[in-house]
This record gives sequence, C-alpha cells and structure tokens, in this order.
Amino acid sequence: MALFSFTEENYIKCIYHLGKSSPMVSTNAIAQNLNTKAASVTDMLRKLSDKEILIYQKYKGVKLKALGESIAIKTIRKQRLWECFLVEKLEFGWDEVLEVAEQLEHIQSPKLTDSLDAFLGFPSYDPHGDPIPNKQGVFPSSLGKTLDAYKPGLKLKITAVKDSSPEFLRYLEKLKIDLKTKIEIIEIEDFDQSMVVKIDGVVRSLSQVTCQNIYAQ
Amino acid sequence: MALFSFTEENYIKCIYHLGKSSPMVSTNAIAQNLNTKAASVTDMLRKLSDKEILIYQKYKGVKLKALGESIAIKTIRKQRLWECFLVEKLEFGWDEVLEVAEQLEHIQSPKLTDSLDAFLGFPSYDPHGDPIPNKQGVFPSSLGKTLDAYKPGLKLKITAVKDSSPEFLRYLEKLKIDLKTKIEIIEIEDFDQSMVVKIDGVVRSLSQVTCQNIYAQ
DNA sequence: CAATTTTTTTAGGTTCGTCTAAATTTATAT
DNA sequence: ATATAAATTTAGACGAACCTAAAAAAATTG
Repeated sequence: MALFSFTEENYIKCIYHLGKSSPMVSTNAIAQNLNTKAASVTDMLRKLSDKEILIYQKYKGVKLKALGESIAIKTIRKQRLWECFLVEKLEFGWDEVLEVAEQLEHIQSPKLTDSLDAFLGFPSYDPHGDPIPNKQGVFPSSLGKTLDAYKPGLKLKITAVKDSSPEFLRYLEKLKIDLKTKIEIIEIEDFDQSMVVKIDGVVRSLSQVTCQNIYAQ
Repeated sequence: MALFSFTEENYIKCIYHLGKSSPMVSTNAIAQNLNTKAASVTDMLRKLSDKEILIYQKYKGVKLKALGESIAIKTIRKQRLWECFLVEKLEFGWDEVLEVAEQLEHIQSPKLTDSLDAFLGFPSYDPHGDPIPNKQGVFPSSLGKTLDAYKPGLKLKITAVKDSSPEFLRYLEKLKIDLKTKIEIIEIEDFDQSMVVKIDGVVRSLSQVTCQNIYAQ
C-alpha cells in the first residue's frame, strides 16, 4: 500500500471536489482552489499521472482514476469524521472546524479512523450536513435526507434511521414504521414543525425530533 | 507567534529529551535518536540557532533556550494528551499509541489542545505514566499533589488547579483561594472526606471534590 | 606528547514542492 | 480565418530537509 504526502492528498481531494461539477478538471481551477500557481499544478499533475492516480493529457485537463478516487474518499472520510469529533465532543463551532480538520485529515492510521468512527457512533453526516463515506468508501447519499428536509405532498420511502437506540426503534415499531415503509407528507405544522404523514393509509403526526432521525427518499 | 515545521518540532523535542541526561546534547546523539545523519543534524542546528531556539557552538553540542524549551513542552503536552485520548476513548493499547501520537502532536491549534485536555478531564499522566504539562507548561511533579492526598497538620502552598473552568475559579475566588495562597490542613472529616483548613487565619471546610481539584505542595 | 580514532563540520548533490518569466497551445472575437 | 486573448506548459531557480564523501577538530591512547 503506497503512501501519499500531505500535499498529494490535498491535490487529489481538490480534483475530486472540482470533478463533481465538470468531468475534466482544469489546471487553473486547481491552482485557484489550492492557492498556488498553474505551473506548480502542472508539475504535480505529471507526478500524479506517473503514479497512476489520474489521467492527464496536456492542455486537456485531468480526471481521477479509481486509485485517485479512493484516496480522495478516504481523505474526505477522515476530514468529516474529525469535524464531527470537534463539534460534538470538543464543542467547536461548526464554523471553526475546517482549519483543524484539514490538518487532522492527513493523519495516517486506518485504525485511528475506524475507531474514531465507532466512537462517534458511525455518523452519516458531518456538522455541515455533508455525507460521510463509510469504511468501504460508500456515501450515505443513497439514504436521501432526514424527513424534516422534505416538503408536503411528497411520497417517500424510509431508507434508514439516524438514532438507532432501542428506545427509538421501539417507538418506530409502534408507529408501524419500518425500513422501506412508504410515507406521504400531508402537511407541516408551522408552530412546532411537526409533520402530518400518511403511513399505510393511516394519518399520523410525527414530532420534529422524530423526523430528524428518519432518513427517506 | 512564529510557527515551526513538523521536522523542527521533532528536533526540538528530541534535544529536550536528551538534555535531561546531559546538559550539552551532541550532534551524534541527535542523529541516532532521529534516525538521520550527523551532517543533516548540523544543518538543522545552525538553522535552529539562527531562530534563537537553542545555543549552538561548533563541536561543543547544543542546549535549548527558553523558546526551545517552551516548544518542546508544548509538543510533549500534545503527544501525551493524544496518547490519553487514544487509550481512554478509542481503546488503543498503550503500546500502539506512539506512532499515531507522533503524528497528532504536530497539529497546530491551541484551542484543539486545550479542548482535548478538558474533554479528557485534565489528566496529569499519560498511559505510560509520564507527566503531562498543563497549559502553562508546568509539569504535575512540581505542582505537588492534589489537596486530598495530604494529611492534617501540614502547612502547604497552593500551586495550581486541575479544573480551570470559570465556575470553579469563581468558587475559589469566593474562598479567597489563589495561586500561592498558604493553607493549613486542620482535619479531615471521616464520613465525607471533606477537609477543614485554615486560610489567612479563617477556618473553612472544603469538599472532597474541591480538594481533588487543587494542587498544593 | 604524538599518533590514531572518533566526532563534527563542510562541500556538493538530490528530491519535493514551490515560484517567475517565457514559450506554446487553445479559445475567442472581429 | 486570422488576430488577439487566455490557458497551459516549459525552463530555470529557490528553500527545506535530506544524503555521501572529504576535511577538520576534538578526544583517546600508547
């Protein structure tokens, strides 16, 4: 297993993010994003290309290969787990975490990452609401969002729960809510953000807290 | 406030440790300790000397100046706090922590260090039993012990507090307890381990919890 | 105390990641 | 379609931290 430098990881992460909005990432875009100069980027791109991390064609921009994607996702996983830690355990404000998390994300220790994940209760989203890939590199995006993020009129399917305590699960059982249950949002009460929903033809009310702990899509 | 590189911090920490057993630290000793070559050490020593971190005389070895000591102690503080975190919170074995802690100790964020310290309950010793300097760089050995470890009849001087929350500090103010306050232990109540003490001629009672958070010697 | 060994420093070179300035390729616009 | 503008790459250099080999200083030893 090859190791990558702090700097290389930053380039890879940057290219991953920029790649979300355009298939080919340009030298200049990277330079701007990393606060560096285009010439420095070109040098690094040739190096990363030699290392099979990305596909680079002169003047045509760059695209991550599978290896590069996996490094990017591992780095993002670490960053977002550390952000959770800082906010939830060390009482940082969500706006103070970035600088520190960008240092912590380069610590090399798979055991540390996975232990931290477990210690935090395997969170799916970081304090900014960004999804955290799991150990296998899979994002929770396929879970949709928590119920409270949706609007009346939608017909959804429950995908997961956030709080998986026995208490909450027992409560859901009582409501006849299960994985894959179909749910229709009838309306949202203005005064307490509780939701009126239809489940199996039965109309029920769910508190805001409950909605914040149910993923649906 | 100047910042120091990962590498510089390692040299400084190494010199600090070697300086414990001999006043002048030799080039070769450093090279061996850091798994590098004497020539590389010489280069770095000249650089650190220029930065006022240590006193370097050709062929005579090296000795940290106040600035160097303070950097070393800050780094040691971070290393040992992280070791506590890894063992206590993430269930690492005490023999697995070194490699990871030596990465984590270079994270630059005073807020992170102090929050971590608080999160861990201001530990005085790491999992290997090594003392952890406090925020002011003072090692617990020179702080004496917490009050609850002493016996009646002793006349002591307050050296520090363990819990430095505003709440506790305000409470101490009310008791007229300050750094360097002289305190005499009159007796210890058997049933709740509270202490009757004389401060400035006034007799007061301190709860066990309070005593556990005041260092004296 | 002179010779040898050990330690340390100097000299010169390498890699990594950066830079500026100049050259080249691609894109845009008249 | 050709001129101009923008993006990108090349060339050459720099600082940091490292290296090897050779020179110099200090310590050891007969």
